[in-house]
Amino acid sequence: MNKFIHFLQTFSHLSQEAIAAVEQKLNYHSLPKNHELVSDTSKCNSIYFIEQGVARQLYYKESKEITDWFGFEGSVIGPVVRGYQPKNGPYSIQLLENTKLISIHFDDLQALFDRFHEIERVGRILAVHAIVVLQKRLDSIQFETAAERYENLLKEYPAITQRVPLGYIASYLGITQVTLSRIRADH
Amino acid sequence: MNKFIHFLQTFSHLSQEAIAAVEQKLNYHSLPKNHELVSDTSKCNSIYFIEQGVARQLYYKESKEITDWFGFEGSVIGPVVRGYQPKNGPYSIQLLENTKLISIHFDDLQALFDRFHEIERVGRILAVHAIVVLQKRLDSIQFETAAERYENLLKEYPAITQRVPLGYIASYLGITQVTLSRIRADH
DNA sequence: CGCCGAGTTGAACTGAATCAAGAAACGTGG
DNA sequence: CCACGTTTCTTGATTCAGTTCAACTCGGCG
Repeated sequence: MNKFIHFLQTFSHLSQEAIAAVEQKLNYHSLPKNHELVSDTSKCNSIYFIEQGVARQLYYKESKEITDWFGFEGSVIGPVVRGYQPKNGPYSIQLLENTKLISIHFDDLQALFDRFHEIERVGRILAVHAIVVLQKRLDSIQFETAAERYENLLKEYPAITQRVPLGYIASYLGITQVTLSRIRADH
Repeated sequence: MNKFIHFLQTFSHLSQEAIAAVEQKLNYHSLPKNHELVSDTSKCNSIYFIEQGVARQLYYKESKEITDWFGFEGSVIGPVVRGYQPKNGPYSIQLLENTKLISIHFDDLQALFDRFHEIERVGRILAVHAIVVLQKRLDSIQFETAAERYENLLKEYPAITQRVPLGYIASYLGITQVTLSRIRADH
């Protein structure tokens, strides 16, 4: 069974007809470590579901690299948010391991929203989930110390340190590499 | 013309039929300054559109009051986000002026989503807009100094200092009242 | 072998919090 | 309409988490 379809179904039930329509529009990719999935906002017009591997979304702020998001297996990555904010510089999505992805083009998604009320519903519920995730991240940046944020990240993704370089994790947590290194030293 | 319906239409077109169905479910309120609109998450099951006035959403974190959001005329306020996070303590919505509101109950909204694909669509687009707003706020907390955040808030709502006490603004910006006072002193 | 990126460690600095005490504004009752 | 108490705002001194700059270590790879 297609894992992406299964992922969508966890948000709201889909009919066989809707599932078949989605499946027709999916694209499958198997790409090597360090592949640059997207190199610029203007060119990115798909969302990606990660079947296997890790991807990292990043952008540049005053010529410094900011890691915005990690995508692990079973989650979605793509310019859902920053795509709407053109003032931000170009960003990209990099693969940190050999990765299997399933993508769907925005135009196809829009057409599916038009055709199927039930798919529009999944889209709405997904957006609300994203709101909750973002709100949690906002709270964590606003109220938790750097050490607490790191602890919580480890709770959620215990293997992250084996899969993602320290500097990327630090940037995701909104701190410098140096600070994260010190946090780890105080085991 | 109902301002709330007009607000919804800015996100996606609605048929006369859908508009009529929404209008049937709206409730109108005219409430005084300092009224406690909602006093606990568990009891709040509506979203509120502000026709006139200012409302403020807040919750308690370690017995300190956190101002989460301001609702000015033309915008929506309600437990859209924190309602999904029961671990947060009770929160409430207070009116900072005499305020005219239009509310709709979650159950009614859900029923409208079921009946009208086009309303579900407005719901999805609204959720995506909320994502963009939250992402901007996250960026501002993560990268801007307290002074920059205050500057930007003033740009967006020049009259806010006349309508909202300093302490609430500070809490919304994620800083203390003391710090905001100092920022203002350095004109 | 020597270089290079990733991570660690030290010293100095800074933005904002905290604690604490005043000053100004506000509202409620006499 | 004034007097008093309470809330709101300002200002000063101190502390702290995290940044910056810089030097150094370690492992891998051409």
